[in-house]
Amino acid sequence: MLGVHFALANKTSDSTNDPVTETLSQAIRGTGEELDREPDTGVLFGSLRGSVVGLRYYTGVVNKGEMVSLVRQPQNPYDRNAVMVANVYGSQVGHIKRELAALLANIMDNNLARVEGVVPFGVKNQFTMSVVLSFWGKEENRDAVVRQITSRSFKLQTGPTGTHTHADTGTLIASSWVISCLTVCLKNAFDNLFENLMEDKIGEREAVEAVCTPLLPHQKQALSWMCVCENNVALPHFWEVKGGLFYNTLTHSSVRERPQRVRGGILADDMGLGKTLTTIALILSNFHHGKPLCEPVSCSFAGGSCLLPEHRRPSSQSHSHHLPLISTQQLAGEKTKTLLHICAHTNCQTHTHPNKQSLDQHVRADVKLNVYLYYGSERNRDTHFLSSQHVVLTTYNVLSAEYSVSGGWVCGSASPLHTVSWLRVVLDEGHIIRNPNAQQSKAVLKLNTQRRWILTGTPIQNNLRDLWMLVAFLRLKPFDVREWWNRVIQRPVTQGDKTGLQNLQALVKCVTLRRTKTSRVCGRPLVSLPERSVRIEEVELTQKEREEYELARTEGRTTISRYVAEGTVLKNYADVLAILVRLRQFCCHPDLLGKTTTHTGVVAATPAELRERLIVKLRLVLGTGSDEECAVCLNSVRLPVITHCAHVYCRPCIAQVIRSEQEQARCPLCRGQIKASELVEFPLEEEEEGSNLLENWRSSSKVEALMSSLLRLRSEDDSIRSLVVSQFTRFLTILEIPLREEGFKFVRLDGTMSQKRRAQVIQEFQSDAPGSPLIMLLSLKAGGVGINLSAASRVFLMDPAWNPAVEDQCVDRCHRLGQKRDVVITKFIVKGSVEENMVKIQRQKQDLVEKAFGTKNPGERNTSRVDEIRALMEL
DNA sequence: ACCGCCGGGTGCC
DNA sequence: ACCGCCGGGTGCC
Repeated sequence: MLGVHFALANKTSDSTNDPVTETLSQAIRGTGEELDREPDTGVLFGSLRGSVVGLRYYTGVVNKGEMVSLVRQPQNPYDRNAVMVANVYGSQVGHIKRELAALLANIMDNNLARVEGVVPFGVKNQFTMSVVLSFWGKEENRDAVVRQITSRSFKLQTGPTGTHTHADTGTLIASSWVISCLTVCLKNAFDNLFENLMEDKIGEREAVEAVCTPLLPHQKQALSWMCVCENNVALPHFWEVKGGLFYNTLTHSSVRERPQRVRGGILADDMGLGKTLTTIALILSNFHHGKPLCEPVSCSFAGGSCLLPEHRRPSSQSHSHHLPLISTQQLAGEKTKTLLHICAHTNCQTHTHPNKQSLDQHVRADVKLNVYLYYGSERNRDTHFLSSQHVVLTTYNVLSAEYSVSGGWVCGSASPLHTVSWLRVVLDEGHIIRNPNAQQSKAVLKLNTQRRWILTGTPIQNNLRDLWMLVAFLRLKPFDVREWWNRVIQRPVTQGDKTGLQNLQALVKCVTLRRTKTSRVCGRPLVSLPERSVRIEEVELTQKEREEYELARTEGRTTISRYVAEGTVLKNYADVLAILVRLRQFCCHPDLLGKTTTHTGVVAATPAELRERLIVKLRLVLGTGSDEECAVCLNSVRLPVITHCAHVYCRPCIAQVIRSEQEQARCPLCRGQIKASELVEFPLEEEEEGSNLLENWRSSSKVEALMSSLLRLRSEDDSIRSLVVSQFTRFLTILEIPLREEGFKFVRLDGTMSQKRRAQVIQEFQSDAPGSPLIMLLSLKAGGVGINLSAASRVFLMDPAWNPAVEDQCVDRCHRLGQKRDVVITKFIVKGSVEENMVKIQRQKQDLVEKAFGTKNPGERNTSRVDEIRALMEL
C-alpha cells in the first residue's frame, strides 16, 4: 500500500468516506486540470509498448482494451521517477517498470507530452501486464519527445492514425466551422434522442395537491422521469454485472463496488415547456423516500414503509394527498432536507425574484413553504437556519463569491452554502456553469448534496466541452474526471469517430430528458404551434448597383483565384472572408462597406495599414453573426481585441495570457507570437461614422424590397408585427431612415445594448398597448437564446447566414409558445450574387455535416471548405 | 573455475 | 513469473 500512502502524503486530506480512492482520483484529476488549458490541441506523436509491474500489491482491476491513467509519484522513496498506473475509477493497478518510468518522468515533468495508457490484452498473470502508451503533445515538442524516447533505446511506433493540429490560421477557421457543424449535429442528436423513449418508458405522475397549477401531460412525464432518476437505484444501461464485478461497456472497465448512481440529471426541455413548474412539482412531490415534502401531520415520517430502504420500495407509488401542511417537527432531525436552487438572476429585490414568484404562483397559498432568498448583504449566513428552510434560492454570483472568499472548505470561515448538506441542488439556467475555469463553476462542483439537477434549454451552447461541466456536476462516473471525458468522448467525437458519438449519446441519454416544441407525446405534438412557412424573395439589383457589384466581385475573384492556384486559401482565410463579407454587404447596401475599406490582397507594409486591415477584420468577425466566442473564457467576446494573427479575444483574457507567458506568449488559437503592444481594438469613431452614414442616405434594391413588403403588409393588416433581421448592425441603422419616413413605429435590438435596455425593448415590443411598435430591427445574433418575441409573426431575413441553424434559432424567437398566428418568413436574396450561392450551400449543409462526421482526415474537410469558397465565387 | 552451466530462490516502484 | 535476475554450487563426457 506504499503507493497509496505517498499519494496521500501529497495531498491535503479532503474529508470523504473513502480517502484512498478519493485522494487517488484527485491526484489524477489534478493532472487533468493542468492540461485542460489546451485540451484538444494535442497531436499524436506515436505509441510504444511497455509493462506495468507490481500488480499483486494493488486491488485495481483492468480489462482488455481498458484505458488507464499514468500518475507521477515524485515522492516515491524507491524511485523518484516512479509512475503509478491507475484504472478508470482511480484504483491503483501497479507501476510502470523502472527504466520506462525514467523516460516517462522526464517527458511528463517537462510537460513535453501527455501520456495515455491502454491495456491491450486481458491480464494473464498476477505480476505484470502490457500497456500501450501513447504520447500527445504540441507539434513543437515532437522532436524533443522522439529524441528522449530513442535515446533511451525505446521504439516509438508512429502509426497511420489521423492526427490533427490547429497549427495554422486556415485550419483553425475551417475546423471551427466543422465544430459548429458538429454542434448542429449534436443538437439534432439531442433533439432526436428521446423521441421514441418517452411513451413506453416514462409514465406520468401527478404532482401533489400542494402544486396548484395543473401539469400538462408532458410535464407529468417529466415529473415521473425526475422521480425515477432520484429514487431508482438501478444503474444506467452501460453498466453490466460480469463475474461479480460491475462492468462499464463504455470504458471497458470494472469495479468491485457498486458504482454511485447519479441522483438527478439534466432537464433540457425547450424553453417554454415548463421546466420550472415541473421542478417545483418535484420539490413538493418527491421528498425523502419518494414521499411528498408537504404531507399532513397525521402521516408521520417515522411510520410504516417510510423506514424501508429505498430500493425495496416500489418506485412509483400513489400517495393520498391531503391538505398539505408543513410541520417543522417532522423535519427536525433530518440531516438533509433543504433544496438549494441556484439561478442566474442577480436581482436582489425580494419581491421581484422570478423563481420566488413562480413558487408563489404554482404552490397553493395555504401551503407554508419556507423559502429563503439567500442574497443581499443582510442575508442570514447561519447554517442551522439555512438547513431549516425547505427551499433556499441563491445566485451563481453569491455562491461563487462566498466560495472564493472562504476557499470553500477552510474550517471556521467556510462558505455557509458549502457547509450545509443539501437534499437537492437545482441549477437553473444550468448552461451558465459551462466554463469549468469559472469560479462559479468550481463553487457549484463543491456543493454537498444528494441529488443534483440541471435545468437548461441549451445543453450544448458552443461545443462539446460545454457538456463536460454538466456531467462533472452530476458526478456521472467516471466522466466527471476530465481525462476520461477527453479520452472516451471529447477527442473521439471531435475527430469524427462514430463510436465516440454513440458513446456520447448513450451517456447523455441516461441523464437527460429533452423535448422540443416539435416532440410528440402519444402521437400528438407536445404543444401545438401555428404553421411556419419560408419564402425566398429574389431581389434584382439596379443597373448601377450591378456594375459596382461586378467590379468588387471581379477584384475578389482575382485575389481568391490566386489563393486557389497557390493552394493558400486557408492560409489567407481572413482575407477571403473579408472579400466575401464585402460582397454580402454590397448585396444589402453599398454604403455598408464603410469608408475604412482597404484593398485586400495587398500585403500591408506599414503598421498603420496593418492596423486598419485588422480593424476591418475585427469588425467583420464581430459583425457577421458567426457566433464569435473568446477561446480563453469561452464566453461571447467582451471588449474585443484582435491579434496580429487575426484572432479575436476579450482584452482582459488575452492580456492575462500574455502576462503569464511573458515573452513566450503565443496565440491560443494559432500559436503565433503575440505581444500586448500588438493588440488592436476598435477606434472610438463608430458614432461619427454612423452619422455620416445617415447624412448622405441613399436607398438600395434590398431596402426597397423590404419597404414595399412592409407597406403592403401594413395596408393589409396593421396588427401584424415583424422582425427585420440582419447580420450587419449598420444595415439596421440604414433601415431606420425609410422606416421613420414611412411613419413606422419600431424598436431596435442589437448586441451593443445593455441587458437592461434589451429587456425594456423586448417588453415594449411584446406589449399590446396601443401605439406599441410594429417592427423590431434585430441583429441576427443579439439577445442569445430564449428571448421571446412571439408578438411578431412575420420575419424578414435581410441577408443569408453561413449557418442555417442560426437563422432557425432566430425565427424560433417568434415561432414559439404563445404564438397565435401562422409565421411567415421572407428571405431576401439578391439574384446573381454570392447570396444565391450561399443559399445553395446552405442546402448542402447537412451533407457536409455528414462528411465532417465520416472523415477522420482534416485535410478532406479543408478541401470541402475550399470547394465551398470556389462555389461561392463561381471559380 | 578470474569461466560457463545448472537449478533454486526470488520478485514493483 | 511457463519469465529474468541473482548468487551459490559445481565442474569432461
